[in-house]
Amino acid sequence: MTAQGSVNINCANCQIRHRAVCSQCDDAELNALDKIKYYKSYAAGENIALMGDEMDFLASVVNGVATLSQTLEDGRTQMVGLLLPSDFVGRPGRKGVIYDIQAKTDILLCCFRREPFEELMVTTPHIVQRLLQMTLDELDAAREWMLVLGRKTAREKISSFFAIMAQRHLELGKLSATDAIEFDLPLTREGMSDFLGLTLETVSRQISALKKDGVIEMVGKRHVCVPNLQTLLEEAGDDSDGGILS
Amino acid sequence: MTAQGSVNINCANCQIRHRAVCSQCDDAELNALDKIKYYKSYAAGENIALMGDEMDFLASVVNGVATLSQTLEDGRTQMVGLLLPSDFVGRPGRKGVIYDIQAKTDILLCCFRREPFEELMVTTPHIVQRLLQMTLDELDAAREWMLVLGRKTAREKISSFFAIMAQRHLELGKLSATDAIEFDLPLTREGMSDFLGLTLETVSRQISALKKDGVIEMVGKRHVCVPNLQTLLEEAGDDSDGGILS
DNA sequence: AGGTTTCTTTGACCTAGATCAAACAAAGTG
DNA sequence: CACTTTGTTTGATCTAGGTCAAAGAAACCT
Repeated sequence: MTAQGSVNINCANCQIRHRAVCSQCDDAELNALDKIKYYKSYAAGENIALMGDEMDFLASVVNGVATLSQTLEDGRTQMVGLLLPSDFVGRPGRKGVIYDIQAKTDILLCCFRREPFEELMVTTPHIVQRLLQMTLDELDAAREWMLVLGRKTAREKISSFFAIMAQRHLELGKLSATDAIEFDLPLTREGMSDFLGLTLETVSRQISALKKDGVIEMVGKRHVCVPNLQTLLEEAGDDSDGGILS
Repeated sequence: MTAQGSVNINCANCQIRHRAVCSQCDDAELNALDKIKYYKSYAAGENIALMGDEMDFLASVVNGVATLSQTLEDGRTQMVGLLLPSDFVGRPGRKGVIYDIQAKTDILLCCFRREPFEELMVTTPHIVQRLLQMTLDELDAAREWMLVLGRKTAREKISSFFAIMAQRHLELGKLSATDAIEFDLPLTREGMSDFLGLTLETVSRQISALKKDGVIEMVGKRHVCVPNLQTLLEEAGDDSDGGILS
């Protein structure tokens, strides 16, 4: 199941070099990281770790998508994190995993052995500083998400999710904010329902409704086209002329 | 309105000395912090900062309770942070405030002037390291909260909130996990509804129901007594014999 | 190509919690 | 002390989204 054996990437031309934990590191520091790193890949659907496991590495997502989720005894589950390229996996200072971590697409991780990484954190301020920034960003994202979960309607939730995806694509590249934006959904309907605190049926119905109203277009079940981001943002309730375009 | 003028507290006998940002600092570092700090207090109900403001200090909550919240154009609001003693206020590296920060009780902040504090962060690893730990803890708490918002029933939400309050009281002291636990609610019914993504009427009804079922007892409207924490945890759905007692 | 399995859509119905409304309780004010 | 103001409780009703059910539609076998 576990794909791949011997990947190796040179930090210099790594896609996430300038966004990941290592982004503030100089050559020497990068070298130190290089000594303790290895690559590991997982197939779509595979569990990277389950709640209660001990994880002996920390990692950066190089490419692909993974999720963090929590489950209640009776099976209700809530996704609490969406890990995209450059995001950090695992918590320094705590081996025990408290979420289920699952690959949603084939995914490649740049793993750091825990012990030496935690030692580097003490001696290399650039790493801790970057990690702090990233954690603060994640905290902001989690809080945005709390607003979605606690107060938005089903339609607004779906729109918010699409808006996040669309904006992530803007950041990573090319297009200007006025172009149509296209992307593939990294999650199934059920995955989106876990993300948004809905049922998969409601997700499906709301997508149909947004499609009917021309807010989005779908090519197949996974490919989304957003003809007008502003319209989508209004549907999401965020907007009030473009606050969170960062 | 703004209460208090000249508080001064010696770090040595500060109540939050061993939990706040400064908890890992040695005497010299504490001294450096002391030079850039001042105390500021706010009355219950007063806004510490509003979304869009610039905040020229960062702070620790010394005592009292404040909240972070977000509001949609049409007035729906969601609380996204509950700031209790020792919690950190403000984001290093970003002046602009993106939440409303409001004192819910009279509150005392130990404020650090932003510029010199951010300089200290570069030169004093103990501060960044502690801040990272605290931020990671907050992120975990936010994720726990996301599960509550996304997947729990009204009764479970209220129970979860009471459980958080009860456990916070256990940590801060005295009692063993088998004793009855008593505490005052720092929030009104409306505050709790903003916290939990409910209406205040539903909050009131569920509190009445938990009272009727003997899960909690109320003295007046604000004072809660939890005769059996285990029972409460079961109502909250968390439980599965005491996972999150940290 | 036929047969699974997995994902998605749509329909019919139901319920938890929202909304609307009114009465009550406590605290502060002049 | 009557009189606001602010918070709380409880009731009656409504509805967004959940639940249950069934039929498509892809992808994956062998």
